[in-house]
Amino acid sequence: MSIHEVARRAKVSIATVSRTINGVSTVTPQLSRRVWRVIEELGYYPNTQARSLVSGRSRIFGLIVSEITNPFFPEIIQGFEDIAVQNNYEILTTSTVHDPKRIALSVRRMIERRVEGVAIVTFGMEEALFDDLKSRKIPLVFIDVGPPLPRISNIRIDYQHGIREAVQHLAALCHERIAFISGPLILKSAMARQRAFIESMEEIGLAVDPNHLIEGDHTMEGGIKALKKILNFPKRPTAVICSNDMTAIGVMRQSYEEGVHIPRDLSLVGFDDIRLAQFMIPPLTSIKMSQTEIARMAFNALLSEVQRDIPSPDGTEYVLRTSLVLRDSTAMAPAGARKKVSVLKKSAE
Amino acid sequence: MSIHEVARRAKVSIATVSRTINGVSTVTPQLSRRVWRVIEELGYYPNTQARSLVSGRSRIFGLIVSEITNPFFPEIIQGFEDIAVQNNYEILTTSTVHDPKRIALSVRRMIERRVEGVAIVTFGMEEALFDDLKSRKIPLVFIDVGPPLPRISNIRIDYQHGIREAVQHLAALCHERIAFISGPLILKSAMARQRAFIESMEEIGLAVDPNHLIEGDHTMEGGIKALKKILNFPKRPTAVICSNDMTAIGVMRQSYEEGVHIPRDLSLVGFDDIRLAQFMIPPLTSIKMSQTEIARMAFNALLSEVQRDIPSPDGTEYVLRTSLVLRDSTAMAPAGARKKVSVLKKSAE
DNA sequence: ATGAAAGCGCTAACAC
DNA sequence: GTGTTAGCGCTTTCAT
Repeated sequence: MSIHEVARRAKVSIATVSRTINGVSTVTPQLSRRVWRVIEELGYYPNTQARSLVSGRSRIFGLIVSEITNPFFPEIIQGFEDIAVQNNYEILTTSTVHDPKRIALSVRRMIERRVEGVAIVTFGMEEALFDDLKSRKIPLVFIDVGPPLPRISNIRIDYQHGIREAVQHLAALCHERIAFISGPLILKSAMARQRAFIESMEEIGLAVDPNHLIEGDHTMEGGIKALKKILNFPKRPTAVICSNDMTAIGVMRQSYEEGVHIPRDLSLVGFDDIRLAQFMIPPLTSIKMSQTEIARMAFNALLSEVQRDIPSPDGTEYVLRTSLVLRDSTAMAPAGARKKVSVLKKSAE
Repeated sequence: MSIHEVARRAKVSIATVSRTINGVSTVTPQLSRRVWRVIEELGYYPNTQARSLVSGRSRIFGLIVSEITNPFFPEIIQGFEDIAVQNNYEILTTSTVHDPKRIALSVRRMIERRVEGVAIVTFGMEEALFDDLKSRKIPLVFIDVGPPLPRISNIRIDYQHGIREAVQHLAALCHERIAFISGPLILKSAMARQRAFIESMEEIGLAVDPNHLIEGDHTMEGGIKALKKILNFPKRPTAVICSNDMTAIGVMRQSYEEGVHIPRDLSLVGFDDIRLAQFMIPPLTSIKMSQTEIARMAFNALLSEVQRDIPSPDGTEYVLRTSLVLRDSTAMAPAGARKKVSVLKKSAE
């Protein structure tokens, strides 16, 4: 069943049917009604493939995420889908599972389906893999990747803000030996978070023991491994900040295993503030990076780029701020670990 | 850049280019090489829209899930994508968020994109909403929905097996008052799980207190509410089985809040065995329903239906078995709650 | 205001 | 073995 069938039954030309569907104003109300009636009767839905073939616009945006099974991403996907639906866009989601081959394949799939734009939520992985997209002048939006370029927008995350809050919060609780479990340092974003941690520590006059910078991998298993390492240090940290919540969940899990009580023996701060964080035991204090906001910004970046006739000269930069959400996984540092002069005083001098 | 451009540069007809791309054997190796070289040089990717328009095959499968933010589903989506990619299919995923309007919209989006088949992983919600798909004779695969029909496959979940194991496990630990927190009972699958629980209890000679059948909603919040109710019962259950893991996580969370220790004061069993279950505190004993298997079965059901010339007369039924995975959230019933004669003996009589 | 017809990028049937 | 050509279902001129 095609537009011809509708035209035949409504006794009009296919052009009129097309105009009716697309709300072209010139169609007589009377004809329009007749056409719509037939459309309803038939349950006719236009063929999107044909439409995009002729219009040159697919109304599809691609969405590339690193790992759909990491709870951080589904929230972004849902947010993206919600706005896409409102704007009559379809969304082609692919999960790279951190595999360069899969990324290349994703890119290929996107191009073959002629997406109008792609949101790349892999937090700085192998930017070169997206060159194919760039050279085709397809609008792109990255998270946290370099300065924006023509047709390429960037959502910059203000890690510093939330991480500084976390460090200061811990300092106020008299923690001095604070460890940081990073993500894989090949990721620009993981690097940026670690740097923000170091700067926040220095800013407040706290020493960063290089041993206390542990490279994790943003998974629960990584958190487990990292905690094992930490517990073996001669001078154990009294608090740990993780580069994402999954890592923190792993840390919690292993702490339970080892009889380390959170927050009594160890204070813990996560990053991302995924929904799950508040349901952990104890509820996890975390640095919020709104997934809904990211989705919204990414979609709008793409949409506005597509709607523009001339591409923005330098792309657009959006900024998302992070901030600490206090829950129950942090507490005063164990008495034995505190110095006479509290850190707060020191920093107030 | 189209097939014409390739043809022009390779000095052949577009038909030859098409044949080359599609591996039609008649093309001379020499010409084939020439064409491929131009394709590489140009970075040419065929336009999928045009291809499906003419071939009448979109190579897209739809995947409708209830809630992408529930960790159960991303695993299915990932599994589905993995096989889809291997088979050169694209996947159009939509999340219904339990909203009938969204379901209807999903269906419409699927039809407009001319998907070749749809996997419906909503566990028995509002089957009628998919009538539009059915009437168009689009191959469908449901989870746990009625007997299969022509072009409609069904993956039946053998809830009984896993749930019986759980009940017997608890009984062996001398639990007698076992509660069940169900999902929303409008869902066929939630109903089926509850029924399996009741049958398993009866089978073993344990009474089911109707008060101990609590209707939840498959969310963490639902688990929290349900536990509050349970703690108010005059005769508290000593064990709880949940209709899914998210509910169980809510229960754990609220138990912590109320000072109820799991498993000492309350044994807990989840359902689904999502990856997260093993990272809970304590690690959650759960009834496994393999998400990867579901994805695999669903995809293959669709694929085999599409590849068949004549539709299978009655669709196909697949069966997935569930089974208990023991971890640390269950323990012996508190001494005070046990009767003199143990249940095990009773059932052995 | 409506219809006829061209053409989007591709495949496949048909010629040669 | 290769080229020519007729559509696939639609939008959009260009006539009328």
